[in-house]
Amino acid sequence: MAEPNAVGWVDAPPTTSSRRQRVRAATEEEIRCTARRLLVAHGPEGMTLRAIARDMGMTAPALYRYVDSHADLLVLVTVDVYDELRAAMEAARDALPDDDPAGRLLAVSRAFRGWALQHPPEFGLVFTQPIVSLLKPTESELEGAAQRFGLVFGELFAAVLARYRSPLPAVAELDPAYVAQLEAVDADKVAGMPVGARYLFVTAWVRLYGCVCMEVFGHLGWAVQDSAPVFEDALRDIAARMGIAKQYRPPGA
Amino acid sequence: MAEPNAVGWVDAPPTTSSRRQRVRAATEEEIRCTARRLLVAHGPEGMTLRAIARDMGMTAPALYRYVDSHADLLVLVTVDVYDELRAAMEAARDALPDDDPAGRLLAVSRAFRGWALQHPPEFGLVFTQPIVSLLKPTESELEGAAQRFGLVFGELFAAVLARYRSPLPAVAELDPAYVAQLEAVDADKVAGMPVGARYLFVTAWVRLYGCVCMEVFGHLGWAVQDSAPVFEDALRDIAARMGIAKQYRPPGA
DNA sequence: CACCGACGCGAACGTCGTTCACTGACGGGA
DNA sequence: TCCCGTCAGTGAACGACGTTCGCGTCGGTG
Repeated sequence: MAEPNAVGWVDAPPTTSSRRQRVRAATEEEIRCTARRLLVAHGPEGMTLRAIARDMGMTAPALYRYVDSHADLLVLVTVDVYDELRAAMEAARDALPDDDPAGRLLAVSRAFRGWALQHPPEFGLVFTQPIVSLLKPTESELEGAAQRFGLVFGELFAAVLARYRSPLPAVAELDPAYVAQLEAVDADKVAGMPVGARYLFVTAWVRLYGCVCMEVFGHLGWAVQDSAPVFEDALRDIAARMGIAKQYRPPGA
Repeated sequence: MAEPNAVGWVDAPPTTSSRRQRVRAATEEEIRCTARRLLVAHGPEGMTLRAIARDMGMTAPALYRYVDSHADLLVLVTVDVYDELRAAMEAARDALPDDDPAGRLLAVSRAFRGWALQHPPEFGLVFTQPIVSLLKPTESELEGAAQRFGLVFGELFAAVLARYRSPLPAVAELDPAYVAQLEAVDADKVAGMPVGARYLFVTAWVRLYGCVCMEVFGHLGWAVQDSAPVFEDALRDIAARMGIAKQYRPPGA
């Protein structure tokens, strides 16, 4: 996003990008933003190529200069949503001091839940893809976005375990087949955690995800009307498993 | 499903239903079955009114004699899927003796997971509805199906807790707001369990659901290729929380 | 200046959900 | 027996969708 300088011009970008490339990039972004806006306004089925084009003062076929197909556009938007969710979580994290990883982990978890509850359509789009095993080139971008998102949790998780010297579960207690797979995970995907920590991380993430998923999709309505206590209970239990039960604080700081 | 008898006739049904009503009911069921088949064959977007009608040798507008709208049809199919899933779980339950509720609970849980992994489109249809808060009359039927489904778990859960006199969490330890809501749940929705048991039930169900959801949607691929150990670990932990850690048995019986 | 490639448009195809007027058959009452 | 009302089913149509194609029309390049 080049900002106009004092004279009102826009600084010339590095010569690597011509003017053509710049306006093209701008249009690409406008497409993604418009799609994103339609998603939040009218749900996933409102995100049609024709509606996006209409909103931009264009016609639908023109969008095919920028997007391979409608499915392709969904991937683009999914990546954007991933990044926005991650930004919200990072903001919650950075609002707390660096030397309080436990508090930060709680804040990030609550930010994840809060964002999901405030953006059900986007959450559904990102976390409920049926079988999108498309070999498309954009898929790697999606995986990248998912990994960046997961790392916000992962790094904090690792920081907490290290800071409080949390007792890790004995590897011998776990299913060897499970351990073998956890050992095979790329270290950069899991912030260099030892196997016991990776196990704790997967367990915790599954719990958070399951909890938020049920809340967003209204599958807890039969039991509770306000599902916040269910989430907080899961959070406290995760803290206990990480050996930082004392560091748990209720949402009100 | 009336079966032809030895003479080849079909026994006359109770006179309460006229011939017209019978063929209508048959058509209704054919519609649901065809929709169901298209769902498993071509995914949710293959479940088109026109495709269903085509498959039945009819035209799409004719379906409107039986269904209010396409959304209505989705609800009908969802109810069917709920019932089929429940049947699979009940079959797994009844394969074990009545006096082994712990074994039955494990079997039912695994049946739930197995069915979900074998039927991803149906699972997605049932457990991932965005905001279907339609006040339609069919909604009550959906809630009924969901409740019948949940009761398979709930009754077994209650049976296990009673059988093994499981220690329930102290109500004083829980968030009062949480407890109050759990107390307000209809007793028939929760098999008459005390509040501590209801809490355990919600916790366990959220874990199972989260685990299966992530497996079905492929959100565990970054960590493990075979996610069975993740599920079994959750199962074992649930058993431990129920005070029946000793009753846990790995899948191979 | 002339060229060429990128961009956007309009028209079109086939699909979808949905509505409408119409037809035909079936069944109960005279 | 006939007869009429109810209801299943049809074909045409509307608007919207994703997608393809051919045509103009610019802007940057030689």
